[in-house]
Amino acid sequence: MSARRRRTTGEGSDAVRIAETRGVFMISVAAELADMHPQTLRMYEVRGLITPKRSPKGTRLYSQADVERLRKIQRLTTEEGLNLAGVETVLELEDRLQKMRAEVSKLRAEAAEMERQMEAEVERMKRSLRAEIVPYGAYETTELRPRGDGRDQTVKIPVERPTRRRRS
Amino acid sequence: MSARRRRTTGEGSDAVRIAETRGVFMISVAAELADMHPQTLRMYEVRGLITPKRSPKGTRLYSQADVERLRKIQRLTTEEGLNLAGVETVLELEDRLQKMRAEVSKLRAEAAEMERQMEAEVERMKRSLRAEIVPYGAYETTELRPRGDGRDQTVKIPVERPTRRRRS
DNA sequence: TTGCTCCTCACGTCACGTGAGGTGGC
DNA sequence: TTGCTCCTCACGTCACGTGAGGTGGC
Repeated sequence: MSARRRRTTGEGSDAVRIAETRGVFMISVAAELADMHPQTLRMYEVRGLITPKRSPKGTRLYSQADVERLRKIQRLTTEEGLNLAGVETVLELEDRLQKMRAEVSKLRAEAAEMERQMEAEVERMKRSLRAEIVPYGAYETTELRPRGDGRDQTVKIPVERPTRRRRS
Repeated sequence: MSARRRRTTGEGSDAVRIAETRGVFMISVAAELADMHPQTLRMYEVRGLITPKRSPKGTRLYSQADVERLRKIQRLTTEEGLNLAGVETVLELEDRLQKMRAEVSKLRAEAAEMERQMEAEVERMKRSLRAEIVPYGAYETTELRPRGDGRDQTVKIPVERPTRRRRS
């Protein structure tokens, strides 16, 4: 939860990992990491494409996430030839696409869970029903106590060898 | 189904409606409808942004759908300032977004239908179970015929006043 | 002092739109 | 003949990247 320094182990790297959104790179470093001219980064900020943090003295501080965004912009402009208006639009659309993908995953998971619960419920009722209509004489006493109003009632009956199906 | 001429009534217009994808406009008309220079349309075709049909003589023929695409391109370039690479990317992304939206709708509909069926099934079983455990003496004879192996069996019992709920 | 930061201004390049110019068939 | 179509070539404009130039604080 904390935005402070933290280490992550595994993932094949021993490097100290920095919280994604913490401003850590001065403009020259960020520019080199993104393979851009520092002046270009300043321009992108004016255009509203990127908003690095600032040190108390006013020095720009770029986060890991900022650098990744810059690399994405770099790819869109250099490789795909978009202008900055296009970059803006595309980043926004990709954001929405990402949210839609999450939505689809969520819906699929919910549907699967609902199906599971439905099967469990039906199974539960089947067992309940089966217990009601065991053959005469299978058990010593099967006491059915009727209720006056004749509405829903559940009667528990001791079952010797309950039929078990799959995982419930 | 047919791609041939057809009329549609209603929708507040008496105009003859043309199948969306049929090539009907010469370049000067399409250009005017899209508020573009004819030469620009030729350029877009070279760039692969639009592919009008051709008459046997080689004259470009733009469909209603082509014109709408042109207007969309017009909006993206003039109003939003994208270049053509951006337009290409954005149109492709919007296509995917549209498909995702359809996917989400479909999943939601499926989930609703599943829930409906589940409720119906549970209801059906409840009724079945309720019929089994009617109080003694409610009906003249309730004959339970046991089966030898004691496994699943369904026993149908005449019910005088079946409880009917909603549409099944 | 060196090397960074901040900023503004200016220029080169490239994409894009469009006009010109010449051709051909209803 | 007029007005459209087809095409290619060329030029003006604008966006963008980047270099220069001057400032200030570790």
